Amino acid sequence: MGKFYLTSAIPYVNAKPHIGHALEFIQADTIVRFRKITGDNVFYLCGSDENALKNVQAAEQEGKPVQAFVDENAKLFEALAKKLNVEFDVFQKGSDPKHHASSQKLWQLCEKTGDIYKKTYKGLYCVGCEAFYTKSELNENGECFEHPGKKLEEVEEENYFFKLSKYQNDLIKIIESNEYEIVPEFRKNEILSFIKSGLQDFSISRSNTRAKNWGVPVPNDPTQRIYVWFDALNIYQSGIGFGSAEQNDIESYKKWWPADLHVIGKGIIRFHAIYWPAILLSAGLALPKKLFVHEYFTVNGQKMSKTLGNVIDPIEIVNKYGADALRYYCLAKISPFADGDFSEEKLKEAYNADLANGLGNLVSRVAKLCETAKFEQMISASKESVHLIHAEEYSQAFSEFRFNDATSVVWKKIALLDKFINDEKPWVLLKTNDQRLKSILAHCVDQIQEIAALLEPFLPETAKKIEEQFRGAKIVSQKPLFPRI
RNA sequence: GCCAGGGUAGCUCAAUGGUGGAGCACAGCAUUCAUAGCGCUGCGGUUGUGGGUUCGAUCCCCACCCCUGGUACCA
Repeated sequence: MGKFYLTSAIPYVNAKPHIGHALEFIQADTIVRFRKITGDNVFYLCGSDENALKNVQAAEQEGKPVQAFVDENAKLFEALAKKLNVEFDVFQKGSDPKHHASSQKLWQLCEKTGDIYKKTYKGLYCVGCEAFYTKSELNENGECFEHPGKKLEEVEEENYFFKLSKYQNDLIKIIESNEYEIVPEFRKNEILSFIKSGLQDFSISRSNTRAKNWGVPVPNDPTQRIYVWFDALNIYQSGIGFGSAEQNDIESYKKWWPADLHVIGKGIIRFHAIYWPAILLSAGLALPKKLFVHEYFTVNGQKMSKTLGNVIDPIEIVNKYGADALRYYCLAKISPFADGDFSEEKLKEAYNADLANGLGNLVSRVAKLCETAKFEQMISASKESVHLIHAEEYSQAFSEFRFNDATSVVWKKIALLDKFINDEKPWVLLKTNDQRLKSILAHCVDQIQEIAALLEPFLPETAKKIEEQFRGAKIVSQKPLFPRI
């Protein structure tokens, strides 16, 4: 069992988190918990992308200083994670001076290789997207699709460019051979065909004026700021000490890098699958091992958008149904490799059917049976560590990010135990004082404990409650875990 | 336009060249330890449309329609 360094995507903090962010946190966290159970030494990093121009604009709109604004919003993301029982080992902020220094170091390494050069760039620039567009990418009014009504600016300036084209063949080799593995397969193929169509160098700096003096300064050029993606990706490194001269940072970086897994949404795959490994190759640093790309949530079959007004606030959902209810929905009720639909109706359905009637009810009935029978269990040590090893199907599903399949293994066990109880009728044996009662209850308790252990990566709060309820020699019934709604 | 994937029961998804499966929802039966629950049974589909190959296609081929993603700096 080795070290396992996992990251989830660093969100823009120009707005509060929505349910898509919750999905990613939950997926990442369930992997973290699973790896821990298998004995890995796990480190989980998240952070906030604070150097984007979008943040400056959003702060201006609210009339707040940029730093105060990003600090405030970053806290909302941390609060969401906490609410979902997702624990980061580090939350690395992009505005942190330590991160700035680290990103400058990365820049200098690429520069030393000769992969950074100056070039005049002219193009149509959308301030909203903070991106250049070609005419073919714009709508009939010459505006970008994200920000209709917003005129694009003709911008010409001298920027620094990164020699991405140089790494085309290396990238193909690395991705095809799975040295850097992209999951799922169709995303890998998509990226490969994109690379094979020919890579162009991309701009990695902005003028100070355009960047509004926000972001990481380019080393030795006070007129330019580093383009946000170049530094944002480096949060994965700066958060574990890259570029610092302090001894504990040096050790930390050595210990954790490279990342074993980046968890991201499909919208930012190119940066992670192409730019990032190219930058690392240029800098002479180790490559991450794997990239897991999840899809998005739709809401009642529609895309989530501010204009539609159907953005779901995960905090509200958790307040109403509990963290484990949302975790369950995100993990069990959608495919990790396709857009999933969210609606409160569907959440309620899953809650009642699987959590209340399934898991919760089973725990209640076994607890009550034990209580009434005055059953006392033999306490044996280190029971739960044995359980996972026998759950081949479960582990296999986990290692392939098929969280829904992994949960269904557990729910099959639940159904099996329900049927077992129906068949054995312990409540009848209770009245006749039958000798078999004890062994039947022992089996039930053992199964409940196993279910709780398997549930830990998905529903940590619930797993803990069950584990505590069934830990002692005597078992008593308690309040329902998931009251029906 | 081009490339990739998909269109199967009300919903979410399996499956196979040979009389279409599961879970949820819904209904009935049985039961009472449990959160009106668990279990059992049932309801439910000319497998996107039109052709073709075949003794036989949902699965193979062709055309068309629809959906999703990609097509360079965008969660």
